[in-house]
Amino acid sequence: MSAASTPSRREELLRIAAQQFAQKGFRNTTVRDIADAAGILSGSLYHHFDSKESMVDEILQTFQDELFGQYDAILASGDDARTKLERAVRVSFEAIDQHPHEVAIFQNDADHLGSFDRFGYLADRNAQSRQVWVTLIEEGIAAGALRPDLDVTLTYRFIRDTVWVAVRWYRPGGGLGHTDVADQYVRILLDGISDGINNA
Amino acid sequence: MSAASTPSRREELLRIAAQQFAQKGFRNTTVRDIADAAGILSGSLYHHFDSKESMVDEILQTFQDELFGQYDAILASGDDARTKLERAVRVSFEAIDQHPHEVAIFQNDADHLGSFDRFGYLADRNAQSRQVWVTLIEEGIAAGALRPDLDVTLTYRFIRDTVWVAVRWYRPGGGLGHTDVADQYVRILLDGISDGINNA
DNA sequence: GTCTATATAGAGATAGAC
DNA sequence: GTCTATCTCTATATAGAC
Repeated sequence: MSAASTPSRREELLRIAAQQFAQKGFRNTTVRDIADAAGILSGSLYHHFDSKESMVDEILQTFQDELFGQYDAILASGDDARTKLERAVRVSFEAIDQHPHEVAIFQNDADHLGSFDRFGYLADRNAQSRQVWVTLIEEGIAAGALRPDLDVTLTYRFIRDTVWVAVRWYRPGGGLGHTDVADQYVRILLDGISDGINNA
Repeated sequence: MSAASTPSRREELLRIAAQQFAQKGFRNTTVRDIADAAGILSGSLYHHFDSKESMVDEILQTFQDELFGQYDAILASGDDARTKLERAVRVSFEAIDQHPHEVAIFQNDADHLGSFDRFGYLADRNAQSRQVWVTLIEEGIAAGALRPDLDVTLTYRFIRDTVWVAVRWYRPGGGLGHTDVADQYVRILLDGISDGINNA
């Protein structure tokens, strides 16, 4: 949105497109689907955007700029290692809550879109995300907050996947808030589901 | 395969189709893609199958019959609750190792395919899967093996998602075997990544 | 079992009127 | 800013020859 004011027609159309892309996938969403949902005809969309690709491009870039700004702030903060990791998990669940369509598009279509030159930045963001999590995990181990025997790469994948895949079932405004889900996920991630002490 | 013997032409074509579907998604895979990969022309595929849908249908049903047979065997076993849960996780990683294409298709296309009458069994299998995991978790809590304060539904989603989403990065025959991945995932799932005792 | 040829439908995108 | 009309390409699927 243009700084929290009334959304422009362009922003409104992007919002509608994002919903369609998230629901049916990028390739599986037709320009006519988007136009129908917006109450106009398909040709009219081309007054606002060059192509279907331009729409998803703008959707993803806007979202990722915001998300990675938050990760950077966490990395740059003076919090202890465990707090940083928790904050990163919480920020991610908040993103799922506030931008579920964008997260879903990234989860479902990034691989496919990434094969085009225009979307080369998706691979960059992917590498950047890996760097963020790996840094947090390594800081955690160094600080004695995380188990020293952890396989860092595997743990990174575990965290990344468990967090983002929640977009498949989490529904904003449902019974469970994103902070509740984050609480429980952080607890399982850090302490496990086992009862008693099993950290041999 | 027809019992472990030489695969028939039909089975060979299904294998090729599964790979294409897994790589590009069902809708995004053309019958020409499949025919090209098989070294024949698109029209020739229709000698073996009615439609693209019939291909994915046969792929998914064959896979799920096998997988759920294994879950049923675990549920019916006399193992203790924790062992059953571990076995279910391990069987799932083994499925990712041995049938990565089938798992990927189910992960990526089940939602979309499930909206057609013909694929109504996908929703049934989904409900059955939920039943398997929820049963194992509840048995684990009742037996004192799992924390009594767990949110069963959330824990079910957590386990289901973390296990199956690994199909996105796990590569059979790579450096890490499926049993290694399962070992580490079971450890994180049960005991967490935190160092020391935090099970307050 | 595969190929040639083609019917039919749906997709993204464009030009110009309103 | 939207509509009318349409171009072009690509997709699934079919019929009949080899």
